[in-house]
Amino acid sequence: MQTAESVGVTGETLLLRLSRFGPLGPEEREVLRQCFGAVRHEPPHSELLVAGRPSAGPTVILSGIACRFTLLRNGKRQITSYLLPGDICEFRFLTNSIIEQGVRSLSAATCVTIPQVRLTDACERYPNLVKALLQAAAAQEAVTREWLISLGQRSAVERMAHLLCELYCRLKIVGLVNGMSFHLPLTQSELGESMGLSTVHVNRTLQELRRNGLIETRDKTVHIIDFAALSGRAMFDPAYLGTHAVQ
Amino acid sequence: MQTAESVGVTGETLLLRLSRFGPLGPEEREVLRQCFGAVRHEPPHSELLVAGRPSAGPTVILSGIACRFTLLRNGKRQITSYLLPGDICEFRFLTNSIIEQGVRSLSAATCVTIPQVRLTDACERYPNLVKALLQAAAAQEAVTREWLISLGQRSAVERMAHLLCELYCRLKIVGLVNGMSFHLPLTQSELGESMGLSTVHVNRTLQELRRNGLIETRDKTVHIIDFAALSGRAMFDPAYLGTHAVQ
DNA sequence: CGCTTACTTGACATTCTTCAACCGCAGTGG
DNA sequence: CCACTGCGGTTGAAGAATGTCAAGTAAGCG
Repeated sequence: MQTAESVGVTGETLLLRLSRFGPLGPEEREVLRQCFGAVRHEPPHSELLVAGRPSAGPTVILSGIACRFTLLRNGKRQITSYLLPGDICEFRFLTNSIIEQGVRSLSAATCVTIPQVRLTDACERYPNLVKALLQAAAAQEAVTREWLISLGQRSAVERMAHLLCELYCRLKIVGLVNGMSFHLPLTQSELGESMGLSTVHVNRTLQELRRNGLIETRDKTVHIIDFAALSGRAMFDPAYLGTHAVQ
Repeated sequence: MQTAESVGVTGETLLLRLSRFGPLGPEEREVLRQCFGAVRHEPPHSELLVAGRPSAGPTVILSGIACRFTLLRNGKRQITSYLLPGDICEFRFLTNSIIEQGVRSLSAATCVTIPQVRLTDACERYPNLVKALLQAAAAQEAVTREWLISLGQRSAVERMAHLLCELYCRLKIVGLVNGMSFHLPLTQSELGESMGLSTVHVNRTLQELRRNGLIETRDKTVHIIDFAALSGRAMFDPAYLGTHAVQ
């Protein structure tokens, strides 16, 4: 266990994210920082949040990738969102509640829980904080909604292209892209569980994107060769990510 | 234009819904009622909310069915949720915002907009109101998430069965079922746009459900013959609808 | 009556899944 | 150091699920 302080730079990611959604003054930023609980370092594939348990408060991903998911009776799993650094796992901070969906790390990850009481206290004193949090929640909802649209209307290739565009943009916001490349420690099977495709088909879909000169993949790193073409193929419009949400 | 009063019973639907999510005293109920703006009566297929415009405040469906949807560049439309009486179209009431998705009536419908300022005022004085509204928003989110799961993991038959179970349960909550039957003024094409299926396949899917003795349909009325079998087929678990959310 | 819209049907094409096998690589234990 | 193992990725072949096209029917409506 470490304190939030010892995490250094990574702890800033949440603030970076939230600042996009409203003017957080230095005071509010400091207050939020004070709310942080103990930082957890988790290996890949560990349960960060268990569905059905009471929520201890919002949990923020500081590094690594996690996913929110639901298990079906037939054993299938649907990943309903990827949680990147700066993303918040559970948003229900104004009302006590049960965790509705499990969250698991997909890579090694660090996260920090913000104890409910501390946050609600802070929110009472700093209304801007509530606003920023609600906006952040809305942004995550928009991503989920776009997945729904992908699953409903886009073909496998379009879906995969869209997902890659989304991840590129989201990672870029938190400074985790390197030119047109980003590290994506997911298996093809996990990609399939999120996009409603079989592993085999994910494989062939990625091959097609490569064959068309849109992307390259190597060592879990995705390189987007032609973003314009990729986003065109995906009918990707970054507006929903709220990149311009800064007012 | 009519006042909320003249709508009579229907205006209660929202209160009925919200009361499930927390103890709303008579005072809070009255306050909320006071917030209602003018009631609009809309014919089928009219735009209730236009994407891209600034939101005037939460809009509540009082009668009829509407849908939230997104148009893709290729002309396809994905319906992302059905809005039933008591449902709230736009939830962004604490922060000014742009409407992200259009909302159209699918049948004749009445709705009422709650002007933003009035509501935020009321919320400041009655924190329980905020809680109830946030819980209602969470409930709607849960439905959307379940659609994502359907589109990702369920077959056409399972999806359709799941949707029918969902609609039955949601309509039951607001008292709009008649035994095991409910009125569902949607076309098969609209059903397809929500479940990511072609119209033709929706037709065949419904036929299969009928052939298996799970449902009957007649005059836009769905009769569920064997709910247990239907929900089994759909892997439907009503828990996500928050039927037990009353604390 | 003629039009339009929704529903239905059949034949066929496409997309995606399933099954089974194989490859390469990293870790592990002898 | 090497065989063994397991996981992730890749491939081919076959089949199931779903989409598309085209035509026809039925009901509602001006």
